[in-house]
Amino acid sequence: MDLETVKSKLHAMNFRLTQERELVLRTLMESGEMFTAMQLYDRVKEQYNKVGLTTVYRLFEVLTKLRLVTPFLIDGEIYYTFCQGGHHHHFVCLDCHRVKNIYGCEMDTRDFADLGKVEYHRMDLFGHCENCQGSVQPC
Amino acid sequence: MDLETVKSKLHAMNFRLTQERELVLRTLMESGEMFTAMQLYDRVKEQYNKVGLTTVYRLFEVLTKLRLVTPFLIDGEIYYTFCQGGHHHHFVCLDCHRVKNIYGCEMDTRDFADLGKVEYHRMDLFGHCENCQGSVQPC
DNA sequence: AGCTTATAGAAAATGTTTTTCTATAAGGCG
DNA sequence: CGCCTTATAGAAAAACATTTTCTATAAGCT
Repeated sequence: MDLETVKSKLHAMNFRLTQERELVLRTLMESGEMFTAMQLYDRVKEQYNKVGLTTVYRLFEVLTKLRLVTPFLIDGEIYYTFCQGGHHHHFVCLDCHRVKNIYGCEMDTRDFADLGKVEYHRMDLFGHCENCQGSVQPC
Repeated sequence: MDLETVKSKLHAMNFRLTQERELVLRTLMESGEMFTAMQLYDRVKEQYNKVGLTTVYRLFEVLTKLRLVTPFLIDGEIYYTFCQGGHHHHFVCLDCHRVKNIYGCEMDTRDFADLGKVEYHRMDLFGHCENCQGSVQPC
């Protein structure tokens, strides 16, 4: 998904794509990584030396509403990764925190109708990506 | 899993099963629900009027180390549910926060070897359980 | 029973997230 | 293009969640 698509989704909900949000969004989308609010703030800061922490928190809030971001809980910390459209699962590298999307979910939630009415599901794999395997220093 | 089994697992790691921990653990295990630290503290308090919040936090910490508890991130809040032994997936009721375990995972992580080395995975279904469907007031 | 040491719990400290407030700029409209 | 309305930025404060500290207690081994 490109920035323009995100922009139109924001506009559709009466949110604005400010210069600050664009910088943060770019950093998030281009990285392929997941970040805590503080980590993304630091990353943007070192690249552009702009944008406040509050702005990052508020962008996560907005993107969560639009389901453009997926949260992960790892070691008690909340990470967010940019969420390409369409249902998919995730492979998360525990070293570099890069996220790969896995498409082609074959699950039929009707198989679980005896448990209740399934609204949604998620599946996440955790491990070490090709780049990080065997390397002393994760990429 | 019963309390005695948990007790022995605690002892094996040189942790003690105090009266306070036993009350909290009982409440957690018997409920089948997931709780935030504060919620479990409140529940134990109203039942027994004992046990401090710090104790609940510390018990979650210990149980997490022993992998006897699984954390969930829902609406920015961290919930914990007691974790029966053995690999399984979850069905979480978004209304009453009861958790049902789903055994019989057929996934072969080798199918994803091209993504990296998979250490573990989890799958969670979210929806409305039989009891909560259609009821005005969730059970 | 006595001894060692993990734990309880209150209080303080820490860290994270949200709110408040004012200036600014996004973007719609004429 | 310039004006107008209103969402947003960001600093500071507040609120909230979690961890640490410290001392008394009790778990559980010998």
